[in-house]
Amino acid sequence: MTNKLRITGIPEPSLRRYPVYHSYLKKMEENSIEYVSCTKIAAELNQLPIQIRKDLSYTGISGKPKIGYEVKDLIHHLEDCLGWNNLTDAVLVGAGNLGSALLGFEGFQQCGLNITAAFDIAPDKIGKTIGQKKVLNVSKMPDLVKRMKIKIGILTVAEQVSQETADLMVAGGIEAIWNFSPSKLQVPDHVIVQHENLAASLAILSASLKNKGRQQTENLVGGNRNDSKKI
Amino acid sequence: MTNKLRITGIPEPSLRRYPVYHSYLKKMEENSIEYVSCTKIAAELNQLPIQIRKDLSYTGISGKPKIGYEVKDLIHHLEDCLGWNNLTDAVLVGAGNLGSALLGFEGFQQCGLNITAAFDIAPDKIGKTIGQKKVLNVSKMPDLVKRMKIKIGILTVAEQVSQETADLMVAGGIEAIWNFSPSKLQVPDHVIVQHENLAASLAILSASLKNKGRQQTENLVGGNRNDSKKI
DNA sequence: TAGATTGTTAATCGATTAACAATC
DNA sequence: TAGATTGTTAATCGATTAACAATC
Repeated sequence: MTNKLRITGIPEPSLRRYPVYHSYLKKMEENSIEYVSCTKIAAELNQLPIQIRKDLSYTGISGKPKIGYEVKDLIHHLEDCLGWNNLTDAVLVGAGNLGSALLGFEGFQQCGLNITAAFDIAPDKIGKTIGQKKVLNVSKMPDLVKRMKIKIGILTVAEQVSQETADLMVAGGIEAIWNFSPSKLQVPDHVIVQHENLAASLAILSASLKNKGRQQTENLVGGNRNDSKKI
Repeated sequence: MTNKLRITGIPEPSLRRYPVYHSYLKKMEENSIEYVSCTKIAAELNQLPIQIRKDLSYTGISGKPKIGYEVKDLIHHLEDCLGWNNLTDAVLVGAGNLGSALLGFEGFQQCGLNITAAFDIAPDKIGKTIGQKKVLNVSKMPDLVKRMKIKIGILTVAEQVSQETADLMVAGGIEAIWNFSPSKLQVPDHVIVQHENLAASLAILSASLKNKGRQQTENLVGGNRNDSKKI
């Protein structure tokens, strides 16, 4: 088994495709399918087999010529690379509409993410239960984070308070912030920020619409190289 | 003025960065700043000047050596490429938490997007007003879309009904669907689908956290080439 | 065995970055 | 004028795709 690439790191574009493979393989697993080939996956997801094979090779998996990969094994390898093999606890701050949507989204379980608690500052939200999670006063967040050694913070507060909320998260020892606010955050170097950027997505959509013609844009999967990315 | 690149198309990575430039320039405009150089923008956004210059060159803008670009002119050129210079009408289907969050988000105005109406199937939502938009019965959507020649549909329904909702949109003549549901949509070739993929984002976050070390991941801006993209 | 598929090395392609002349 | 900045062409880098030997 070659896992030299596990050491050097996996290209970001490949990593972004992993969840699609993962969800497809999970469905196969449910249907008790034991083996799958790159050819099969590629046909199903409208990709080139070689890209699937390359992507999967980064996980260090080894398959059987003529047969393919063991579905369970492949899932395990993908989850290993993604850090999805164990549930990681997270907190969410900002129980507004967006926060509530995320709290209610059950798909996160599949992605190894477990939102343990939600926080807000508004008295009318504190005490409520959203998506089976209690909403607590945000003032209790840093302490709880510290006590439970929670590493991931999901930021769904209003733009005006996003920086101070991030500061609170950092104070509690949060190591990675999933930022759904439109603002750029200032955080120490050791804190990872993943910025969810709707405007960038909309840019692609509206530019494509304006130059309507050729292809269907697709963030992730879908789109061979032939579907040019120039818009 | 060279606009050969306006014809051939703009690379997707550049387009994704345009909204960040746009919002920064809008702030400058508010502060009555007339000119700006790539050096200045780069310093502010933590990018390389050459990348800014390259990106901006695709818009066909022409600047003045030693002075830079006229802010208003640059905004106009960016908006032109993005199709943000006029408000484009859109409808939103699915007035749940996520839909409500989007209905309430005022930033879309800056991005040339005007959500004219929202739709849902739940009786308790129909008739409500969310973010100053009336929620109507989804059965009225195709007709309204057709009558108002609306091109953009925002899909925020539950996974189970995403395909049928997309079908309704297509039936009404929608040309581009911004898909916030987790499912891949089957649509005719002439319909653009922009799939918002949270799992892909989470993949980067969790993989980075797992291999914690070097860099701060950032979807868009932030991150010179030196901050390796391998995770 | 024949043939499909893996695994790996090489070729291609496009985005990023560098270099530098032109310009005000 | 001197120097900062644009505009453009070239170099680099990394992801995607192709080619092909190994294998079951």
